[in-house]
Amino acid sequence: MPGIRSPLGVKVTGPLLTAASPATRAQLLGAAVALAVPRGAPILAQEAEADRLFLLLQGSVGLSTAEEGGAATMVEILSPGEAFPISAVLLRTAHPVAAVALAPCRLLAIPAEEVRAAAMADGGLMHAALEQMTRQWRLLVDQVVDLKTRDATQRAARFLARRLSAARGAVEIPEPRGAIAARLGMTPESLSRALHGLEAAGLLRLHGRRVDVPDRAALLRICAPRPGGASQAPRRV
Amino acid sequence: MPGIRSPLGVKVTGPLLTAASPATRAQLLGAAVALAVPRGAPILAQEAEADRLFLLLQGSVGLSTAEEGGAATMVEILSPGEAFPISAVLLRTAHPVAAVALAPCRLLAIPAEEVRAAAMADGGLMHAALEQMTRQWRLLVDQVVDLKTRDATQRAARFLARRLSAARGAVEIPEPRGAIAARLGMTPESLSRALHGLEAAGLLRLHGRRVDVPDRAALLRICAPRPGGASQAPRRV
DNA sequence: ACGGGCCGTTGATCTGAATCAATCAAGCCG
DNA sequence: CGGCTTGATTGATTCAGATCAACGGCCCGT
Repeated sequence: MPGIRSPLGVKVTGPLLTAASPATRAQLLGAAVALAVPRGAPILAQEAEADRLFLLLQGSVGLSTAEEGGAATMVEILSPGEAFPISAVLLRTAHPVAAVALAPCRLLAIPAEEVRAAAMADGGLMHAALEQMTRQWRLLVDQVVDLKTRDATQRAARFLARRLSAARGAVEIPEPRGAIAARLGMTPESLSRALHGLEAAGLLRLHGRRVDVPDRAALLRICAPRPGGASQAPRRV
Repeated sequence: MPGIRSPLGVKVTGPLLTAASPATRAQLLGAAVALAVPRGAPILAQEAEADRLFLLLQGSVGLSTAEEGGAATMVEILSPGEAFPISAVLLRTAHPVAAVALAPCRLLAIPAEEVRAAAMADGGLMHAALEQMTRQWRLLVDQVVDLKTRDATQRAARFLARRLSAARGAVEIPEPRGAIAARLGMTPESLSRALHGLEAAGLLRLHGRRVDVPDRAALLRICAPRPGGASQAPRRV
C-alpha cells in the first residue's frame, strides 16, 4: 500500500484513509494534529466519548478494560496503521475500553466532527469503517478461540508468529511483558515460562526485547488445537 | 421497538431493519423467504460466502469455529432479533464462523444482492450495519474479559443474568448444555458443577431447561473480578 | 559512580478446572 | 411397552497455570 504524505510531513498508511476519496483524505489530513506520547501515557479513558480519531503511526497502543474491582485486562494491542476508536467516533458513543501507549508512540489526531462529516459525504469511508470493525471483530474471534482451545505456550507462540511477517526473522517486542501477558490471558510468570520453554525447544531465541525465530512454520506447528479441549460443540445434536 | 409485519405475515423486529427507510424495508422484506430449521441443523458453513442475510425470529443460533484438529468453539450465541452474517453479506467476504441452530429456529432469509443494493441506496442501513458490528465487537470484548478475569462459576452466573431481563424471574435455556459450556469456555462437566454450586448457594433453582432466579443482583454479586486475576495491566509503566 | 525502584525471571506450592470413568434420566424408535 | 441412543450429572484423579516469594539485572536520577 502506498504511503500518503500528509500536510504534516508524516507518511500516513492504513486501510481506513486509503479507502476515502483523495478530496476527503486531504480534508481530513488538513485537520489532523500530530502528537507523540511516551510509554505508559493514557490516550483515551475508558467509557469516554471520543472527540478525536487517532491514527497510530508508530509505536504500540493497548486497549484495556478496568473493572471497579481493580482488575484490568488487555483486550487488544494495536499496531501502526490502525485507527481508533472508529465506531465511537462515527456513532457518537462512548468507547468501552481505555487506550494506553505501550511504547513511545506517534499519532495523528483528527477531530471527530471532521470524520463524521467526511463519512457522511464519502460512502467509501463508511464502507472502510465497516471493514475495519469487521477486522477488529475477527481478531477478537481469534482471541476467543485461542483462549478457549489453546494453552499458554501455544498462545504465546501464535502471538509471536503473527508479529512475524516473513517465514523467519526477528520480532521486536517493545511492550512490557506484563501487557503482553494480559493480552494473552496469563500472568507475566506464565508468559516468561512459556517463552523460555519455546527457547529450550529450539523454536526461538530470546534477546531482551528482540526475539529471533528461525522457523515460523515450526512455531505454528506447536499450536494445533488440543485434541480434546474445552471446546466440543454439539456434534449432530 | 414496534414489530414490523412483513408480507410473509411474520413479525420482524431487530435494530438492523428498523433503521432502514420504510421503502427499503418493504423492498427487503418482499425478497425475504421464511424458513424453519430443526435443532442441530447447519445454517451457514464456516468460511462460506454468504448469499443470504438471515434474521433470527425465534430460537437460538450458535456461531462456532472448527479447526482442522477437530476441536470446535462456540464463539457466540445469537438471540431472536439478531441478523447474520452482516459483514460477510455487505462486504462480500467469507464468514469465518459457522452458524448452527441450537434450538428449533424460525428465520427470514434475504438474498445478499438485495441487501447490498439496499445498503448502497439507504445510508441509514449502512449506519445500522456499523452499529450492529460494533455491538458484536463489544459482546466479544465482554467475553474476552470474562474469560481472562472470571472463573467458571462467575461466567455461568453472568450468562444467566444476561439472559434475565427483569430483576427476578425464570430463564429458558433451550440450547444443549454442551453448547453453553463451549460458549463459556469450559467443559459440560464444569458447567454442571457451576450451576449446581450456584443452586446450593441458593442463588437459583434448576428445573431442567428452566432456571428460576430469585434475585438477579445477588447472582451478579458473585461476579466481581478476582482481586488478583491473570489480568494486571502495566500500571504506570 | 552509586543507590533504588521496577521489570523480568526463577523456584515452590496450591488450586481450579480438565480429564477419565461411571451412573442416571430421557427422549425415540421399533 | 421395552431397549437403545444421547445428554446430563456425579465422583476420583490429574495437571496446567495461578499464586506466593525471592532474586537478579537494568535503567533511572541524583
